Amino acid sequence: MTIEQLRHFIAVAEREHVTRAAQVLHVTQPGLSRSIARLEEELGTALFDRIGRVVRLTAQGAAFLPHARRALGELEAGRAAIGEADDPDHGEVSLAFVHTLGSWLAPALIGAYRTRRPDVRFRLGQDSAAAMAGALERGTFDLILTSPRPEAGDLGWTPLITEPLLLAVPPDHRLAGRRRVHLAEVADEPFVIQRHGYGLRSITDDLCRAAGFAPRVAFEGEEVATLRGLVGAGLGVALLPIARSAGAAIPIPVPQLRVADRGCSRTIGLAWETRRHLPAVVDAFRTFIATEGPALARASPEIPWE
Amino acid sequence: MTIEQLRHFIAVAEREHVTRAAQVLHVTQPGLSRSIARLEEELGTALFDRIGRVVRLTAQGAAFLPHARRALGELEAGRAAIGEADDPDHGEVSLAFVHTLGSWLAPALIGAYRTRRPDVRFRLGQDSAAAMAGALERGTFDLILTSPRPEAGDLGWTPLITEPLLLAVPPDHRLAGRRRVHLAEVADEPFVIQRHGYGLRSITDDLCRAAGFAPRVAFEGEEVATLRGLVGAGLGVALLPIARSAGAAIPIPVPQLRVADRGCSRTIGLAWETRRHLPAVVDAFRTFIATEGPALARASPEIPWE
DNA sequence: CGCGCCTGATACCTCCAATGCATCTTCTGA
DNA sequence: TCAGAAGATGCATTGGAGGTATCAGGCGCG
Repeated sequence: MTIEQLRHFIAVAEREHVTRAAQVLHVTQPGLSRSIARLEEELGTALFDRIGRVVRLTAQGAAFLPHARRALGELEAGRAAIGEADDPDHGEVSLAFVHTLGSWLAPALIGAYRTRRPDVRFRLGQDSAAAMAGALERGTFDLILTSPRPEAGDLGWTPLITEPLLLAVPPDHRLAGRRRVHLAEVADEPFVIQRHGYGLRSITDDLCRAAGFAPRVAFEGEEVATLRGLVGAGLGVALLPIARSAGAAIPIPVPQLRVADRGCSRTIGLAWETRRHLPAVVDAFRTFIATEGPALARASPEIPWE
Repeated sequence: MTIEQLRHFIAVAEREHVTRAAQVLHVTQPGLSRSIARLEEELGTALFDRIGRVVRLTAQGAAFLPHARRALGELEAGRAAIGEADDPDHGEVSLAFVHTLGSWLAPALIGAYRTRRPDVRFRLGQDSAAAMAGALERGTFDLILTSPRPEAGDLGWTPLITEPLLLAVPPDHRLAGRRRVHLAEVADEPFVIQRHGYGLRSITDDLCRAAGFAPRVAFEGEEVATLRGLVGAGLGVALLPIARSAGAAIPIPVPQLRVADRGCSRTIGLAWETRRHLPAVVDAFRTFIATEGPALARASPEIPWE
């Protein structure tokens, strides 16, 4: 497969016409026909249906087209990135974060940074904590916001904020009026919990083990807002961070109690691959987060529930 | 530039060693050296620093590397997509939606679909309504959830739900107790509103014009939750959809009043590019949304405010 | 109904550029 | 200071991409 072949394929697909595409590409029609034929042979499938004199994408061709476009787009973006490699004011920062941080921390950090360097673009991604480290390793993302600190090797780490995990209980729960609880007091209760691979899951498992029990799982979910809603609906209890929102304070009807057990908190931080050279844009953002991040994180609004 | 060159570049960058990379690639060391040199010449920059006998990425090389990886990744994904082109149970659906739908509609639709076809992957994107049509045209996304219906040509459209737009007012506002209001009653009030290019912005502008005034803008934002928070903080009034959440009902303290004016609503729908062949995965999802979507959208929980 | 044109495919040929082999140069460590 | 390791360079070879000429098939028009 050649990059030229990809260009050829895209041009023909866009026009559904070999001769006209050949004119635009400044190649001859037979050459273009051959080029397409070679690509089809390599991919092992017809990319175009030749029905009479019309040329139309097959299902396979249609499936391949967007990927071909994106591949060329990446190369174009790569060229652009080279030009901006040592300019901290332009270019793209790719930042991934765990789902729980999407609504408050990431917007707060990015928003604050944009006032300084408004031309920096961001490519964002969201996934589970387990997926984060892999994303760094594969080079899909430059930086990740995650919790707890990944154990994979050669990762740099800047802690941003340590926030308590509170025990969310249904409003009519026997403990709902309490100020502080011990985890052992809910050892027999059903838990609403994140799936394996998510940060809060491993933390919850560890804390419960330290308290002398394994949590009985009533429901496994992904989003914290969902889990909190399920607790509110009476399905069980959960260890969840304080409710926050990028916008404004919104009271929620799910009581969240302080937990007396030691270490009932999570530390959120920024991680990056130390073996990699970070482009100037990324490094400038990383430095900003390391210095200003903790203050910004603390300033993010918490949602009271009473 | 050749795809082989990209592979060569990545292999050398990963190992910081030409000879070992050459062994892995099954080419000779001189050939690989030349290949890298050609790539550097084409890109007009050194990708590696040759300090003594060690080979290390330059800032430019480091900036180019992730793009090269992603380009190859796209080609790999393209090959996979061809294999899955007529299998509705595997492959990837790329779906973008306007910010206002990220928290409830998109998760509801995807969640419902996953119970049917659990192996279908989703690539998601969020942006403004104005950016949506462009994303379809450029082929970046297969499907978009947006409102109002885009005017760009050759788009297919399935309306999913028409929801009223309510007038959000601060809790201590003179109209806060009212059941119904006319827009003209707030003609002189400051508005909190989305930026230009967002769906609610154009709808609000149009409705106010129909009511005989142009809204005085106190604040321009993006996220509806933010706007609602600002209204709650007393900065102005806003035309906003009913508060919803994927999780559970959370009462909010911002009164939202029914508006008597005709057409004070927005229709959310699914759009796609009709000129494109949609792969079987995408088409199956589209069909599902067209048939089941309206019911799922109506079932999405609304958040009461009182 | 058949002729001619439009469009894409095929045959053949040429030429360039990518790769391999042999060799040179340079840096490092003993 | 010398030997070995590692990357660069010169030269020859070859494979494949693309050009020219031509063929084949479908559709419109007389």
